[in-house]
Amino acid sequence: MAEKHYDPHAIEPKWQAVWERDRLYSVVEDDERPKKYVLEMFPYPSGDIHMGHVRNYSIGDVVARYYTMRGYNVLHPIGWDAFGLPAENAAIKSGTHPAEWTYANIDKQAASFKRMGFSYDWDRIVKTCDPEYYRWGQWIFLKFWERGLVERKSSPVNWCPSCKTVLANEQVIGDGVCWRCKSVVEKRELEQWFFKITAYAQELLDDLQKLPGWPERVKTMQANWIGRSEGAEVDFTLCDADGTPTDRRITVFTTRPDTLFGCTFFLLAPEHPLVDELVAGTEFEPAVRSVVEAAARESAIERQSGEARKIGAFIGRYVVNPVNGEKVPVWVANYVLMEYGTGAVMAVPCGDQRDFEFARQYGLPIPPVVVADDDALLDKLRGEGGRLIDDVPWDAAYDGPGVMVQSGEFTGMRGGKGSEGSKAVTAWLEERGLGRPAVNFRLRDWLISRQRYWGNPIPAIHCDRCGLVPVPEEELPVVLPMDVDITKGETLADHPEFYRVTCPRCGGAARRETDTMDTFTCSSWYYLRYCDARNDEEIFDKEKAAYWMPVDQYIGGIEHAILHLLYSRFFTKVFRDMGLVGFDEPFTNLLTQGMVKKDGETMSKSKGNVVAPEEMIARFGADALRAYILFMAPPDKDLEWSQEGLEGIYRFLNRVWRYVCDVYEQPGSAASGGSRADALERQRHRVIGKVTEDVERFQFNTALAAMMELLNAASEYRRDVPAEERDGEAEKRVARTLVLLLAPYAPHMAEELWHEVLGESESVHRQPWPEWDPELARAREVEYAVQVNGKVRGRVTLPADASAEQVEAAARELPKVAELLDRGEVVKVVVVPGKLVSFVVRG
RNA sequence: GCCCGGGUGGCGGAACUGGCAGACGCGUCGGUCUCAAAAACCGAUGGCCGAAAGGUCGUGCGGGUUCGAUUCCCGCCCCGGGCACCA
Repeated sequence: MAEKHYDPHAIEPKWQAVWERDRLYSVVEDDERPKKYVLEMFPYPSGDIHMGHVRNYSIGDVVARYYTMRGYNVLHPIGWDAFGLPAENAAIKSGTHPAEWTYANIDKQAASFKRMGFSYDWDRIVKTCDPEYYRWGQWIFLKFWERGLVERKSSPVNWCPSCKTVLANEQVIGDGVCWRCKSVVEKRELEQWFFKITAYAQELLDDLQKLPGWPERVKTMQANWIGRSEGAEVDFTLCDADGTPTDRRITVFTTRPDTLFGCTFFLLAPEHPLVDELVAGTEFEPAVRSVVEAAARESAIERQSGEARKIGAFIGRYVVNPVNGEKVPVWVANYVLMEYGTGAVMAVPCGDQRDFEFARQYGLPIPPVVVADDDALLDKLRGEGGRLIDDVPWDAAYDGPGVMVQSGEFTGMRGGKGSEGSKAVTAWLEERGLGRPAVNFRLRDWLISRQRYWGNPIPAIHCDRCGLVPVPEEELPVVLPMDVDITKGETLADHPEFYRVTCPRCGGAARRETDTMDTFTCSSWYYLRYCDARNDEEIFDKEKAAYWMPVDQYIGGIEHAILHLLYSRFFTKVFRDMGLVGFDEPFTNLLTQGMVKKDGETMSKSKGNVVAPEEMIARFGADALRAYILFMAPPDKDLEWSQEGLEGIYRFLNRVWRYVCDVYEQPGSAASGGSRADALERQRHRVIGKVTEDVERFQFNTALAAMMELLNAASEYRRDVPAEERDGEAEKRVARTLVLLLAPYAPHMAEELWHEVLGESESVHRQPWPEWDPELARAREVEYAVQVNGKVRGRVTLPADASAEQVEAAARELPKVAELLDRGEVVKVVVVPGKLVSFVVRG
């Protein structure tokens, strides 16, 4: 018989050892049972675990344990996203090698996860810094290369001066700062490696519709990030210095071809190569130069703040507007982005706020071409195809739908985004070879090279004769050398033993690529590796992946709404096209958990408000900590840490413990227990139903509340009814139910009670989920609220199957109600079955 | 500026599909036990008026629909997040 006293510090290590010895959570493919793949985003081995980890992995653990009890074959793996900059920073600070620091932290975190009692299949562990793992990342790189998805190109890239490396666009967040260190990033023109994620832009957007199990807000963020725009490309003819049209064309992208007649100037980005070419040696050069230089000096913040002053200069050339043959001046302007579209823009000041401001600033004409239906200008311009008016009495551009005016043969048509007029103008241009329908995306290619040491080496070789040469597949992995002294600021580029190679193609002297891959490449496919983690023949066995994938439930932080989740979707689609997997999307359902806060702020060392999970385990045990973090709030909301709340849950676990022990030591003795025992049994069924429903919609807080209610009711029954009148079997059913329902939340305590008090021999975590009968759960009697003119004036208790007439009659008999009804005329009676009666009285 | 979330007691949070607002927990107050304290147990606990019965107000603010609104509609305010010169 168990100790009467609940002692988490004795039972938790005991069961952790048993589970590990029995490999309780190790799984293999099994066609007899339906599978569930429950996955939490794997951690970065930063050191001690924090409350965010506790929350993330507790949620996943409850889900995994629940589905196991429901009879599913559940895959629930863990691993470490182990490459990355903090290891290098730690190395510089303390002199330990990044590898040493990383592996020590992994061991530390793994020990903490075991102390938390998480049900991981430890046989499938993955560490991305192991050559056995990263070699497949290199293999992926080669396969992407074969498929034309790898590109090395020069472009303006984001440079983090603090991390001393380039960053992908997704990794520049907020006001132009680095996602990791929050430093302001700089723009640099560099030659870098890219993955061509834009080749999948349309599909990444379309397939969001295949994800009903994802939060709307994540899908919206991704859709905005991809940023699809529909419109047209329009070719403008460049004139020579004398104003004579040449045969050179400059193409622009526009979403508003219907406004082409309102184009009164033409803009080039400061970085546009034509600027230099066209202006060199002319009288316009000094003014243009100063604009270009001013633009280059603008920081990311200034440029993105929207308040940056618009500046520009005429470059002395003209282009011909294809739709009306008009010559319009070409300007350089700082608000035109080289990275979007073609780096050239047709300016329509009446319809675009930026162009409007620019025109006003430099005194350029603003002829209206699309006017709102209620605009006074319409009276004057309706049906006017020519240019009657050259300015507008507006103080802002109008970009809404309206009537086309001063637009030649298109005058009178509906204008606006995607309008009839837009389509007509595009068709007209296409017939004459001057334009065509086009789609543009905001999404850019994924810059994957990093100028850092602690990462996966890019398997490529630079040969003076052969150019860029992939490392042959059979030479993988390109092993990251361990003898790089990071404390001296060394990288692979300082390591001749690493980069001096012979070219695999011509055998001549060549130089190995010394950049490493973005760590997000490591985390874009780890969920597939879990399906077959120990395979050293191939990336994973297709059959095994086909069995487990896709991930049925993915759980992680909202901060990856774009980054990791977009990259993983991209990898999955490429893998599908390679024939490795047979599905489009890796994560069927996604749960984004909220942050754990203290005093309204995120916990951080610098704020000194960190609550260490290990300390809480030491005081109250892992079970209490797990249950508490789930009880505090629904998982997707931020939660506020409070020590007192944890003590409350600890008390609850103690009460469960005592109740179960008491019931099994001294059960009631009556053969059948009468109405109170019936009511208790009814509640037991109801609570099982409630807890089941709540786990499935991730309302762990209300599931625990329901268990508390059951315990409260059972305790009152025990307190109020003497032993000889109590139904001992009913009490034992409640105790057993509580143990089973609590097993996913407090796995150690449940296991201890299951074995030592209930006397069972098989693990509680292998038991079927308790069954319930909705029929038995239904109440026999219902209390009706009786309202008169919307206010509750009395209550009646009636059998659950009472008819509306019976309910109304009973309500009318209440003295207070009768009195109120007598005061006037009853004009309406509403009976809501099982809930209330409402009388409407006039008079 | 645009797009998403969210505003409910002293606190964390409940409330199915429009049906008794505040489940459950914390805290607080009172009590039992104790020489005392802790623990445990019992009871009270949205505001205001009232000795009580009861009344009345109350889910960010202002309107509306309805017998009935935390829930639906319109207009605002505040907080959090995302995007932001994307043509």
